Amino acid sequence: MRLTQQRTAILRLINQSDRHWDAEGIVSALNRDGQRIGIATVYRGLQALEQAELVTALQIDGRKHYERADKAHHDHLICLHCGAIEEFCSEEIEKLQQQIAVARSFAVSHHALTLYGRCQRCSSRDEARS
Amino acid sequence: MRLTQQRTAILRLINQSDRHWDAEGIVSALNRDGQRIGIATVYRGLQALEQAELVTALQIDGRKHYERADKAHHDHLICLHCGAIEEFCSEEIEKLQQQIAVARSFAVSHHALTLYGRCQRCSSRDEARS
DNA sequence: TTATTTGCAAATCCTTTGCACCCAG
DNA sequence: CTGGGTGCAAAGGATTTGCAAATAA
Repeated sequence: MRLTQQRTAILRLINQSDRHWDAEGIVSALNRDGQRIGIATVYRGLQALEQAELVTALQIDGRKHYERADKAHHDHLICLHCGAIEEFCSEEIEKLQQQIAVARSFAVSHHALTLYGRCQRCSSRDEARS
Repeated sequence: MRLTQQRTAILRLINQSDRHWDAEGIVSALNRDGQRIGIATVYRGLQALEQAELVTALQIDGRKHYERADKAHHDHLICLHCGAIEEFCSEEIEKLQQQIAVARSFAVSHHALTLYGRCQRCSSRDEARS
């Protein structure tokens, strides 16, 4: 994979933040910084970077989002009210998953665990209102 | 919600099988059975049936799939090679998820856990070939 | 140099919507 | 009777692709 200007810009953007980015958001952010880039280039770049394991993909609401790959593996909590994404990791859950897979001779290559609901911030806002 | 001919047909199709159906597949299956139905009707019907909790939705590869709702809660194993979908359920994992959520004051409304990899059948086929 | 990558626009895929007509309640 | 449901076709959003020009190695 060729590390071009554009791909470097995408990578820097993702690596310098803790956010989860979608293609559209990357184009806007880069344009805002004066860096012009086509949406197709972003999609192709993200694919390449994902394959190279330089970024990690996450499907949210039918749309692909990307985050830094230099973090430890983790799963997600997504607030259905404000869209906030929190992260968590549980050794125990990972172990149990492995056990289940082994018992069925299923070779896991990766997994996705997402809890959907209402985050603390949104819950307390509700209480205040009532 | 009105239980029309079309919706009844969709529901029967899903309930009489253990498969995971997408909109396109439902149209084909019903057409094959001589039942004509428009794709828009299927999408709208599935939405209504999901809200009525008569079917359960599952996002696979950016596409929504539906299955019977009269089954106990479960998670999925998806074979990246043949597309087969297996099901599993782990009380322990569910409990751990709850603990994690409680610790963060996150109110879980639902969750999705999917393990991606290679199923037993595909793995043994590979061994045979080598 | 030359195989990749870019940018644009057009195409594709899945899903939703507008609207006139139809039918379940 | 009448409001929700249907079917068609057109619109929509996200993503991919074709192709000529640009560029990294």
